[in-house]
Amino acid sequence: METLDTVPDEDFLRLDHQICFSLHAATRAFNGVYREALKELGLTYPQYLVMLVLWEHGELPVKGIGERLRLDSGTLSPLLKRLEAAGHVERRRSPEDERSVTVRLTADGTALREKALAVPRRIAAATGLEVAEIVDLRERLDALAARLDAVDPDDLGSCATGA
Amino acid sequence: METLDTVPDEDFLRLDHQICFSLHAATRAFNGVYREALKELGLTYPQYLVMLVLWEHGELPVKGIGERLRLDSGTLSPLLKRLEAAGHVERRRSPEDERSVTVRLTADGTALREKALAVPRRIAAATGLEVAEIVDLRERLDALAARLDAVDPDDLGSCATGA
DNA sequence: CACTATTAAGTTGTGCACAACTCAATCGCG
DNA sequence: CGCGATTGAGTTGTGCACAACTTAATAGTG
Repeated sequence: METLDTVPDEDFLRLDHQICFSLHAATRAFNGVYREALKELGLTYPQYLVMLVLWEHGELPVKGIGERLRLDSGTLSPLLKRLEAAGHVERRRSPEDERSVTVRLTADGTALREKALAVPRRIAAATGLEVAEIVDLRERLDALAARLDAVDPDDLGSCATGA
Repeated sequence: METLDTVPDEDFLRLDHQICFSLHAATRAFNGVYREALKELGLTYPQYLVMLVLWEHGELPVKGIGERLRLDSGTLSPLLKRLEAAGHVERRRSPEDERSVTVRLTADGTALREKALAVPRRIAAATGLEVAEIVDLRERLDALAARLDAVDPDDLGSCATGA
């Protein structure tokens, strides 16, 4: 089997070009298709991800949403404000812990779920993949992300110097 | 085999949640690792992608870069200005066609390639994947992106209404 | 109890993605 | 040739991602 060590630096840079680009392109292609499909719902793709989490849990603190989507408050705060302005969610300080803000679906936000049900099936159909393939791809991506998340930053700092 | 039609809407929304999130998370995990590795080069991940293209072609019009990375001038113009300010590239109007701007590597930008050679190998090692797996994943992502890019927007517009 | 450390959310600043637009250069057709 | 259509860059505005920071509330320790 061809291992990493047998590939020269030059080819590696080309390979890197390709995998970087592929992941980047696939994400943006997904984004583009979702953008179109979600237009009628008045949601962006990240807003849709937040709504998916809320449809599953009904009510969550900002922190809980952030943990599930790996987004920090710097991203979520303005996004949630926009969802609130659109009437999809309510935000209120938790009585038990005044630091925490609970995000809850409004009737409007709950109703939006019905409209959203048709979206993923169309998208999946557009990919031309079977359920098993989708699940497989998902598992590979999750494994990849887990590996990358576990990387010690100190192991990469010296990349640039080739040390 | 389980086909798309046998999965109820409810499960589909959950499945969607997962594949959306997985792709999103994998991209951001990749971004995070690259951000760290590229810090010493003074490049962001998208800037690195542009440099990869330039290292391969030496000199390209803005349009050529955009075609290869599927980015428009709205994204590239400011990004290229920053690369120019950093001294990595030069931009000049093409003499043959005054509309076109040619982007060319400076000596500094060319030299940066040597430093960059070590980066992808480290990243690949961090993923824990063999070359064959990387290539396979890349092919799947490319196929997925191609499928999604080919989707007719009109086929998605009616998603929301379930028509 | 007082005081420090930690935690949750929000703010600010930078950079990317993309839609919609402007402007100038070029093309192409009558 | 003249003139409308197209093309290539660039600008503007919105939204997301993330680092660094602020603020207020809570937890933990002596």
